[in-house]
Parts: sequence; C-alpha cells; structure tokens
Amino acid sequence: MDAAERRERLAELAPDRLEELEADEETDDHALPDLPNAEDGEVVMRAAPNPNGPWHMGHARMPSVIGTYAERYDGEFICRFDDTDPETKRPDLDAYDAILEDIEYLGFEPDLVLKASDRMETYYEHARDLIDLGGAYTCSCPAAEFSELKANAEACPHRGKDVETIHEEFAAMVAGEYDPGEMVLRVKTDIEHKNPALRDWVAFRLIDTPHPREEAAEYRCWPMLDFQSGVDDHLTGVTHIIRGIDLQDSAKRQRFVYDYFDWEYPEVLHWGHVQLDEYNVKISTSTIKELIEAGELTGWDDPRAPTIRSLRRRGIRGQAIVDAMVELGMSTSDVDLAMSSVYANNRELIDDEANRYFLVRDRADDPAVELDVAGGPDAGHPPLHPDHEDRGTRTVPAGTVLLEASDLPADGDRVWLKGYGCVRYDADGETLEYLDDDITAVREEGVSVVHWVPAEESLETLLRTVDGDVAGHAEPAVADLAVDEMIQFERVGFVRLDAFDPEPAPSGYGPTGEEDLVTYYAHP
RNA sequence: GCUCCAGUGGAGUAGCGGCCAAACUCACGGCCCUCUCACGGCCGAGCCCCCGGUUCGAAUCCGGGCUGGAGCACCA
Repeated sequence: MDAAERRERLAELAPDRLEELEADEETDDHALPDLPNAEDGEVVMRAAPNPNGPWHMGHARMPSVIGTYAERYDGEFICRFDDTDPETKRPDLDAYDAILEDIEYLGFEPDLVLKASDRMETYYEHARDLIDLGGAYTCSCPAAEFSELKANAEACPHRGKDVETIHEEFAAMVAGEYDPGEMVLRVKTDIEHKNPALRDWVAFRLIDTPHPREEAAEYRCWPMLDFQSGVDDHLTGVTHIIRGIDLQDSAKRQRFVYDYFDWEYPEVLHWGHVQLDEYNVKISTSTIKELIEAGELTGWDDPRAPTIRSLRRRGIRGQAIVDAMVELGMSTSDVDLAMSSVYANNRELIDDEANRYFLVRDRADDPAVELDVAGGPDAGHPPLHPDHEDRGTRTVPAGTVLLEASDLPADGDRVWLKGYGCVRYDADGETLEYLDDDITAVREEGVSVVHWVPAEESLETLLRTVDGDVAGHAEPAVADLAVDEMIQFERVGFVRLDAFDPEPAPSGYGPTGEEDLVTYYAHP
C-alpha cells in the first residue's frame, strides 16, 4: 500500500483520525522548531548587534529567525546595539542606521531599538547593587597575574575586600580616576568552578578612548558584554535568547549575576556559524572593511561582497534571504549556506514578474561577433514573457546583429534567432542568410535557439556579477525600462537595472562612463 | 591542559525505539515540455561517524572512541 492508498483506506475506516493527521501535518509545517516555554503574546527576543559596519550575510540569520518567531508567537522584537567597547570593537557611527536599514530590507521592524551606550547609568546602578549584595569586587591585579591565579583556582587578595572600599574604588573607576588596566570590577562567582571560563569574570573595565557617540563620549568605565547584556535582557523582559556558540558560556556566567539579584534567566538557544559558498571573500565585517579600505572592494554593496547590501543591489529580495535562513534551522553545529538556495527562493519570487530581454555579452573568451542578416524581416518580436502573452512583445531590429561567438553554428549550418527566424551562417561572408520562420527546424531538426541584438541601436551595458564585471549589449527596448526593475536576460540570468548613463566609477573598477546602462546580476 | 557543544545523501533540515531497506528543499545527472540554459513535469544517483551494550527490535536509548566546533580576554 502506498501513501495515497493508505490515506484512502483510512478515510473509510477512521475519518476522524485522518483529519487529525492532516491537522498535524499543517501545524508541523514550521521550518523552525517550537520555542521552549513559549506562550503566544508573551515572547520577547532581541538581536544584539555590534554596530561596527553594515551587515554581511551571516548577520541576516538573527533578524530572520527572531522576526519569524516574533511573528509566530505574536511577540516582541528588540534591536539592542551592544556598543560598549569604544576601542577594540569601536562602533561605526553610520552602522547603527545601516543595520536598521538592513533589518527593514529583510522585512522586519523592531518594536524597540536601544543603544547600550545610552544606558550607562543603569549599569552603574546595578553594579552598585551587586556590590551591596557581595557579588562584586574591585581588583587591581594585572590581567596576566589574575589569569594565572584563576588557572589554579586561587582567589586573589582583593576578593575579600570590604564593601565600603569596593564602593569607593568603583566610584573612582566611574569617575575615571584610574588608568586602563589599573582596576576592574569583577563578579564574584566560584573561583574553584570546574570550568575556568566562569571564574570571577570582569564586569567593568576602564577605556580611555572616547566613545564615538557624542552622548557617550565622557564615559571611561565600560561594562563588559556579559554584564551589560545580562542586565539589559532582564530589564527589557527578554524571554528567549538566541546567540552564537561563541557565547556558549555567557549564560553560565550571567547566571551568577541573576542569582545575586534573584532574577529568572531567560531560555537560551545557541547556534553555530554560517558559512557561504560562492564567495572568494571571507565573511567577516572587519575583513570586508579592510578590503574596502584597501580598494579591493568598492563598497559594502560591491557585487563581489557577501553583504546584505550587495544582495539587495543585485535585486535579491529580503524574503529570499529570510527563507533560506529559516531553513537553516536551529542546530548548534556550524552550517554551510548554499547561495543557490537563496537564488532558488528569489527566482520563485521574481520569475513571474520579470520580463525577458536579450543581452549579448562580449567577453575575452567568448566575444560578441557582428554579422549582417541577409533577407528577412526588419525586426523580430519575441514575447515579453513566455507565460504571459497578454504582456505583448518587444521589437528587436535586425539588419546587422551581434551574437555571442559560442552561439554561432558551424559554417553553413543553421541557427534560430529567437523571436525572428531561422538563418544560415556563412563564415566567409560574415553573414546570416535568412531562410524562413518555420519552427519545425527547431522542434524537429535540432536547430538551436539563440539570443541576439542589433549592432547599432543596442545599449552598451555593464553586467556586474559576483565574479567580476562583464561588458555586453542589451536590446533597444531595455532603454524604456526603469531603474530598479528586475528583468531576465534570456539564457544569461536575472538582473536588476541599476542605472542608465552611469557616472564613471572613481576607483577604476565598475562603469567607465561610456556605458548606457549598468545592471547587477542576481542569479541564473 | 581544563570546560562545554555537535555529528542523517554534495548543502540544509525532518525523523527521536517497530509505520525508516529513511522524507523534504536546494544542488547534480537523464528525459519530457518549450522559439531561453528561466518556469513546469517525470525519472535517477547518493545518507543514519565508528565500536560495543540494552532490547524481540536502534538512525532513534546507554557507554566508550573518533572527528569537528566553541570558551578559558580588562572583544562583541
């Protein structure tokens, strides 16, 4: 019995049970597993980006999954910028808005946006409370010395200080009276904890470099992520935390603080890193930033960059990215994301609306060749979309035309110019002799169908791809289209129209200023 | 070294004791459709890390390996 037969049989025997089964199948259709202890309307989650640059593809996973969960549970999505290190993870002032734009493009809107650097007094207050509870102490051990003590599960001499002294020293830290490295505030955990990563970790340290945000430029005593984020998660009512495996120990560290305050720790899920195929560039904000500064990439939206902005400029919809991210699920191991699945998602979204046009590419190893068409009509009229005849046709003037060299048949053989008719190639005369428009040549005689453009009226077009720029000639009808439109260049792929009569690129990579059109290649 | 976590076809996910000689999406190969190498349809190849144990029965439970990842920062 196969599945269909079984179902039929079950419908006869126990229709109720069948309904149940089908209902299960529908509710189980979520790509993401249910959140533990989640109730509708009660879920609060946050994305906590470090604003050090626009987002790369890996970052898309957090808002995609959180946004999807927030929608599923009718919950809340907080975006909190964890910008508490003005020095080694120095925030980029443009990145705050850039990240919010990237989230919007993915199709989500945070219910609340916070900046940790606005909340310093809150952290100080909680530090003082923690000191009162005996949960923190000021420590002037040099980092290396403490590290050694910690490795041996030995307390440092500062651990037993009285609360008064700790308050005084912490106040002096806040006032900036120490130099960086001179004094820190540690959370008193368990100096003999079997996991050395959890022993008396640093909650506040001193940084002389002013924060780039004017509002926060005067602060010198900065909280570490585990303290800041732990306090904020509780204060903002976060119920479910999702974070990377690099922060596996964070929850365990933060629990010590939560225990002192008698707070309940949120549910935590971890996941691995996302790696992308298809790109030569390493996926990290700092690497991309360096490549841009070195001129290897022209910007965050360079088609060769694995960034959200780059995919956006290529005409890939946020939804296609979100779907791919959600399909990755919640596993804790590292995952490879195949760009082809993003492309497949996007193709499904745009195929129906994208009209078809011709582009003859002109590459070094496959140049455009110019040929006269002898005889035949003045123009071809291929449809705008094969599935939508009602959209009509475009007009592609014949006469002298361009073909991609690899599309030429052998001398004396036939080829079908799509939307025009059958021609015979004469290599000596560099001509295509028009025969007829009898489609049986294609259907029954194996004549191949190729795309072509007129040599004169076509648009000089730059096609920008992940693998570099390609020159080409787009058929005249493309001139009537608008920037931002998605079209398919037949037998080439889907592209986004980026600009007509582009300015020359200052870097030398990109448009020269001679082109009529720049397009960005999305995918096949 | 110490401490955590994970291992299902090429990629991702599902299955969590018998319905699994394992399902779905993408990729790949072939065929059909087609005036596109798009869309659509059909077919195909290919997977339970290893070894023990529990059990009538294990991809599923237990133990031990192996492999991979992460933390042990005054980074996030």
